[in-house]
Amino acid sequence: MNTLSYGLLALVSRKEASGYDLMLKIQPFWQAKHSQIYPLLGGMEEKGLLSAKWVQQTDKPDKKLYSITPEGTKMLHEWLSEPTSAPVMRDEFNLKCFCIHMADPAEVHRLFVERRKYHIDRMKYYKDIQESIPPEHRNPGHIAFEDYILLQKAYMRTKASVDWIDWVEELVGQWQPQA
Amino acid sequence: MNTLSYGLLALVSRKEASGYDLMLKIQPFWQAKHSQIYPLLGGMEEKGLLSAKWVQQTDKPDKKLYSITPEGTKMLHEWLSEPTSAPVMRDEFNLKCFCIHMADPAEVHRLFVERRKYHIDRMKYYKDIQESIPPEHRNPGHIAFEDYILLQKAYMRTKASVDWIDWVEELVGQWQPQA
DNA sequence: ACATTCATGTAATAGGTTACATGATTTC
DNA sequence: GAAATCATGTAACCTATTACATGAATGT
Repeated sequence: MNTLSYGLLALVSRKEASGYDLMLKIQPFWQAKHSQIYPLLGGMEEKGLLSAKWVQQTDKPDKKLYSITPEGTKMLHEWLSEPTSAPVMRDEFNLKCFCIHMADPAEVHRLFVERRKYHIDRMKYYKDIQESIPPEHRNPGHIAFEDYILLQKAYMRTKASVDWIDWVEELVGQWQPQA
Repeated sequence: MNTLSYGLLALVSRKEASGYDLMLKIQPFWQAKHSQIYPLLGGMEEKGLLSAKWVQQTDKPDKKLYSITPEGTKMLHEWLSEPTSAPVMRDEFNLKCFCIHMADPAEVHRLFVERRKYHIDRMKYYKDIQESIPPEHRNPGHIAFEDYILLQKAYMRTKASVDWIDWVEELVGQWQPQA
């Protein structure tokens, strides 16, 4: 059982869902392709952590709905009490920053402007999903509270990246007149 | 050539370094083990992007120092002009948050307190490295400026995580008396 | 007509971690 | 005497991405 499997199990524990549902739902918090998710769900079904049933749909293709089993719930509780791995962050932009000294200042500026726009777009993406949660569900005790606070975290961390870019551009702006 | 290879090439372009040096230097920005770094450096040497020489040391084991070649520098410039991949963030803590509804409140609180401490420690780690950079090198034009601003970014994003935890704990605190 | 969304799966490849392997020097 | 740091490398395994494969319905 890897970390992503536990994440999927946790999502199913909140509400029965298809692999496709889960793929979309987990995106903002863990980027995984369907080709990784489907086999993991199949494995958890085999292990008896999930049970599945096919649901026929008229307007859309049929789907396989997963539900958590008592054994699955037990696994989730065990996972929660185990030590939590350190977060992993991999950003090509950061590595490109190691080249500022050798790059054309205009290209560096383009890089920062481009990344700033990316972050601003992400902030809107997070806020839009967050605002779709009814205010009465934004309280501890509701399952939607989990989504509400996680989207807030993604928003706040992304905003920190924008604030950092503005801080860098200000530093560079203050310095250039002296050059 | 993958992203990590370019990051290593960028670091070598600033100053000749050993695999071990690079492993330590890149840690705060890209978590990679020595077992991944050594083969990548060997591959870039074969491709003629890096040149290497063995340096004998009396007090420590001998080391292999890498320098960038003109072809390596050319590759770096090409990389900078190519589109930058979106950052990837994977945090088990976020997935555990999907279980708040089913977990013991005391355990959830422990999870948050533990993670808060982790972030506070990381903030100190980033600040300590950043403060080791002489103030006169913290300006655009110096190579150390790149480290200075990247450490600031890591610090600001980590601080955002702490602020978020405090925001959540406040939300939960306001709600509990009504329960 | 063409792109997107919904829906599921497998195969091949690339990226990353853990374990294996060695060995000197320094610090507690 | 034990642990940590410095230093390099390979092998096995796990994780993740890209490509292959199919097909209906909806929107432009």
